[in-house]
This record gives sequence, C-alpha cells and structure tokens, in this order.
Amino acid sequence: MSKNLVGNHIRKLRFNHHEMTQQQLADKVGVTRQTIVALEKGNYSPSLELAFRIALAFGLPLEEVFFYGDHPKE
Amino acid sequence: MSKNLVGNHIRKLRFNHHEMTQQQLADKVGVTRQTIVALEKGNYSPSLELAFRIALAFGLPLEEVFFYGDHPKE
DNA sequence: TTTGAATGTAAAATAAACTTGACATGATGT
DNA sequence: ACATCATGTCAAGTTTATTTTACATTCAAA
Repeated sequence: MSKNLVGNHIRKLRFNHHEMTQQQLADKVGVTRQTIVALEKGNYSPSLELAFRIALAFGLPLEEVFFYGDHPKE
Repeated sequence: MSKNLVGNHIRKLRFNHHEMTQQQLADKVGVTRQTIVALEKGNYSPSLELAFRIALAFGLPLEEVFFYGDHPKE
C-alpha cells in the first residue's frame, strides 16, 4: 500500500548518459546494489541525503533525477 | 555520530516569506510538529518525499529549501 | 494573574529505508 | 559445456525517520 509518489530516472540515466552498472552506481554513492534495484523499481523513495548523492553521481541537479508525482520533469 | 550532511532553510522560510507556524507547516505537509522541529534542528534529513512536499508548501524548488553539504545555495 | 499560542525537549513505539547474504536467470564469451 | 557479469528477487536484520505522548518555557493577550 501507500503508493510511492516519488519517481526517478535512474535507470535511464545509468544507461544513456553514463554506461554505469547498478553495482558501480551503488559503490559510487555508497549503498548496496539492492538499494539501487529497489529505487529503480520504485519500491520506495530514498532518503534526501541519498537522493543528493545520486544526483551528484550523475552530475545533475536533484530534480532532474527525481520528481514528485507522475511528472517526469518534461 | 554520523553527521547529517543535508541542511535546510525551513525556519528562515517559515518566518520570512510565509509567516507560518511549525504546526501549520506540519499540517500542510502531513507530518507532526515534532518532525518539523527535528528538521529545523538538523537532527536528521527527511525522506525525499517529505522534502518535496515541504518545498511545495513554500512554492519553491527543492534545492532552494534543502542543500547538500555546507553550501546554502547562495 | 491566568490563559492560550508557539516553541523546545525527550522517551518509547512504529514505519520506512537500507544492509546482508543467498540463490536464480539470461546474455556473452571461451 | 563452463564461467562470468549484470540483473532480479526474497527474507531477516539493523538503522534512521516519523509518531505519539507528555511536560516545560516564553510571550502576548484578556
């Protein structure tokens, strides 16, 4: 229950821009691969701190990686 | 231990722009007052979802309310 | 001087994020 | 055929966010 209202572009970014594996991203931001899997699947939304680190890993502002609602920022 | 690396401008925003009480903000974003207190004190960083809701309550982009590191965005 | 708002603080409980470890699958290459 | 790498999944455990309850303080208003 209790829908997750936060979405993200992690998977897309990982492939398109950065050719990164789940494990590599996980290492880069300091979590386990399972966490990345869960986030890509939309199981839950990360802590704000982790969100910042992931955005940083992609060199993007947080709001270009994560969005609120079903509003993929364009 | 384990420093919190995420900072915010909640208190400032609450006073300056919006004349909002802790309770009002809490209600508006759907948490308890204690949560707001803890965030203002920097006890921990919120979930990404809550961060989005708070930013929304102020009508600001997330990164103008929360910042990573000791970098109050300008 | 009492009453009521706004805030600070703090402990115990629940929920959500995150870890650890393990096993399964499909693809790729040898 | 075997090995490896990237991914998916699942259960149990730890840590962190959030709630609930409760009490103390300051200040302004009646």
